[in-house]
Amino acid sequence: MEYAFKQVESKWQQYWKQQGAYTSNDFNKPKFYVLDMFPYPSGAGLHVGHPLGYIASDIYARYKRLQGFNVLHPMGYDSFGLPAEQYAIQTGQHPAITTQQNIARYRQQLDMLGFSYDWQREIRTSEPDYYKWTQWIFIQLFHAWYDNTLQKAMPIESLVQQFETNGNSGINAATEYENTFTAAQWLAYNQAQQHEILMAYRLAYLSNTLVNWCAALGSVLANDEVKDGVSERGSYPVERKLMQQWSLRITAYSQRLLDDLETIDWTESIKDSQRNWIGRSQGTSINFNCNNQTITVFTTRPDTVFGVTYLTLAPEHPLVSQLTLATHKSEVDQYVAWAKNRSERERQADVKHISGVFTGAYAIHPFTNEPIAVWIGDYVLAGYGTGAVMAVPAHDTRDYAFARHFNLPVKQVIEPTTPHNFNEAAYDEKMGTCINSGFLNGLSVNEAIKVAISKIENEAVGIGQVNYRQRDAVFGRQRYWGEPIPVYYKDGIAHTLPTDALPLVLPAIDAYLPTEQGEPPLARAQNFTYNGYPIETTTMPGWAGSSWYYLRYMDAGNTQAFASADAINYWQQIDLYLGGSEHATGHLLYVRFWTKFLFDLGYLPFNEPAKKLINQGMIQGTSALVYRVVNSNTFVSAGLKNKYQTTTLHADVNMVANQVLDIEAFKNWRAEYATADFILEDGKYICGSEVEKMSKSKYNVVTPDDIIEKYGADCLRMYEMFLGPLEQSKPWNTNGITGVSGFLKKLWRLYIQAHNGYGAADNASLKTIHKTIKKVTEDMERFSFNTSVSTFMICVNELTDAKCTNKEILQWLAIILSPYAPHIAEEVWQLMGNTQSVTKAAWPVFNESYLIESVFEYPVSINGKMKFKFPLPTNYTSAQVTENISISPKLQQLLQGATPKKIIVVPGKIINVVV
RNA sequence: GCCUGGAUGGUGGAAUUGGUAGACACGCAGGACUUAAAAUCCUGUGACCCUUAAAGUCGUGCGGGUUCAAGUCCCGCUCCGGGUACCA
Repeated sequence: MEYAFKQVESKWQQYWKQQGAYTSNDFNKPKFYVLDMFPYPSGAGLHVGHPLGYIASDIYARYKRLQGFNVLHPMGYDSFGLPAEQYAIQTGQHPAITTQQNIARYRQQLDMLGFSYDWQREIRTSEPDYYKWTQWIFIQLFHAWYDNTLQKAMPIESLVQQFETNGNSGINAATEYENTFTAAQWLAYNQAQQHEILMAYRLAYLSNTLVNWCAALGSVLANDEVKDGVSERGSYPVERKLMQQWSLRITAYSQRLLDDLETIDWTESIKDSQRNWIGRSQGTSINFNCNNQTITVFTTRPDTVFGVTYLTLAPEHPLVSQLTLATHKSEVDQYVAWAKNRSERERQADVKHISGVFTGAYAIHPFTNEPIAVWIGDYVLAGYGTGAVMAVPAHDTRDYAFARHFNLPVKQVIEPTTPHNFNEAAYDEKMGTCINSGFLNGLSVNEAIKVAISKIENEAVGIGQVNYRQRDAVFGRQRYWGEPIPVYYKDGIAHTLPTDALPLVLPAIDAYLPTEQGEPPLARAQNFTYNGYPIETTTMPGWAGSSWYYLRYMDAGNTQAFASADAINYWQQIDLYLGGSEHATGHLLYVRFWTKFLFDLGYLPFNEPAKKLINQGMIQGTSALVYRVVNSNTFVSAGLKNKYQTTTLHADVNMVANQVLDIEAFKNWRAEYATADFILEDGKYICGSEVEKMSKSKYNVVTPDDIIEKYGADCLRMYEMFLGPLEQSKPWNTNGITGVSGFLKKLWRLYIQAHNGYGAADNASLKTIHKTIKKVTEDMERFSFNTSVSTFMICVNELTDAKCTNKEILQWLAIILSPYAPHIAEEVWQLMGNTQSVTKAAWPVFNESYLIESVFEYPVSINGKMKFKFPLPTNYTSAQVTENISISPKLQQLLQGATPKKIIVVPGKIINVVV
């Protein structure tokens, strides 16, 4: 009887659905939370690369269920986003409708794969029931400030109280507010002034900041949405623009986001990306007096303070206009105007080009009292540190390049540990001894840094401090298809909506474009007001909804809270989180930030979202190439193409198997190819291939639908795992799938054979199954799914050879196979007379006693080279092994009379004879 | 540039703690069954030397080293992928 995968797979998919086989509501069991990063439902549907992580997490979730855990394994949709809106602009169709259609398509594809999601917990970030709570969290952020002393977010009322009693002098907060005021002054401020001050402390705040403006998308973008000076989505140019924007004060959490990386089991590469993104650097500020103004610089190398030969300010630095001498004014103005108007892209593309201008002013060195020239240069960034640097060209590569370009002095203050030519490059190693450095002379770099900081602090010329590269996250988007920000404006002051007015539903508009005045699309909405006051018209960015979605799955239907305390206390953190590494500095930082914030407010008993994170590799496409002879309709096989002059064209990969083109399919593909001729090699047309990104235009997209149609879902699941280690990126290639398909057929025959009459267990089969259980269990624990597939193949090969018909053995095999190939496992499980689903079975425990061998075939090496095998009882001691091998005729023959210097025996492993 | 991950047969990959390199598959070659094909099954398959076999030699990107023993550890390189980039 042939294995009819189509019938069997749809039968069990229906069964699981009817039985609610994957609901996760048995709260008496221990919990386990396995989460996939949810997808953005694009119009293209899933290709074979998408399910890679989903299959792995599904296998693990099923494994944990069989081990007796109550497993939370949900799925949902990150359904706000740009593509649906761009489509809406073109067609006028509401993005909700296309989103709905795309979700239906995704769901159909996900169902085909036999995933064990608990669909009762499905969420969609664009549904008001969901984004109500995204808005609610925003409101909490608005009404909170960050206490640096407690290292914790606090309600804004506690800040107001302190202002009212003590002013702001004793407060150590994450804020850009720099002035101090007393309680009396605070009370004397009017409401608008108080609001303005508070805004500078809030964790969700409005401010005028330089943002990444993308004109083509009509919106601002966060730093992680800009790659190489262009937008990540669509690759449109991005420029810097000063705008009033909503931001989230993620920088308040920089240190905790950094420190807590030590507490989580994530890959080192993701942690490193986050560390670099946060970019902590410890250093000190130093004040330079300049015509009664103070220029404050930030440096991590105060040990080189005597090597300063000039200062450089960013073109946007506020003191530029005040410091510049009249004689230099026009030149400086010209430069500043030029630098400010350069787009981000120009700056990026032009990093090597050095530009700058002298202000004519001189500052006074705080220790030597020497005059120090003040320059302006666009290699100094306004947004980092103080926007000004002390240039030490001898020991900083950029300063060196600038000094060389403008012929400025280079003063060596560190004696290098290795020979160094200062005429060629800066010496920027943090190693060596201070020279020409006053009170620092003779100290090592590391000692000098400490001494310099304490001297700087004692003489009040600066203060030790820490800077982060990380910026606050811009939170407003000038777009329609996102969560409305629950804020209204009364007399120009921002107020949040009361939480009982949530959700603030996205209003209908007539066109999904900015208004004539350049306002965001929401400004088109009629009566978009709260009690008559206008509501904020920017919407939240794509990452808002995904920053807390893992919490909603715990209690998806809750109308009273984002999730109940009971649900949160039961489910706790994500135990295993699977997703792509491209989210390293975006989503994965934001979700950690929101988790810490909700923890600070007492809503969560944990401050990291996921204990363990695994990144699945990307699956690339393998394009199929055909070669058309120039000026003809003749195609030549890849091996012969060099004999002709050819044009390379893409053929649809779905017409190609093992590099061989299906010529009939190719002729039918396009009318122009219907009459094509082919020059074959060995009767076949062989295609060339190239690894590229999977995309429609390259005809290399392989959908799971096609594979499932041909081989079934179990086969696709196992084949994707069989391709190689989960974390590794690899090109998709259907070449090996027949191996997995053949395995499933062989497995099926094994069960059909046995069904004719079950028999007793033989020793060989017992050993096989226990060995398999052991290996598969170990592989599961280390997420090595590819090796498990091999193990199953070996198992089935061995059981087939042993003609095993033992029911118990075959049942064990069905159970351990069921996470990988759930449909066929259910079918054979039922065939063996089980009435309950295999998903309710228990993961078997292997019995070591079946694996014990009485004899071991020792590999015998001479000088480390394996020569022959020699069987000996496993219970022999090293001495007994040595004795037996010494007298073995085979060894004698190989040694040809020589006496071994030494015989090394590792019992149960190897014998090595040293001559 | 910096940070990361990687490089093993014709191909995907295995070797978990330093202990038989190439498991398991694909492909290829030969064979069985068949009028034929598909499906299925069997045999062989790292390279070199050789008519074959046996034996031997070489072999995990390159060059060194440690060790009785190195794909695995150490030092120095090359190439490929991912991230990041005037961050003072």
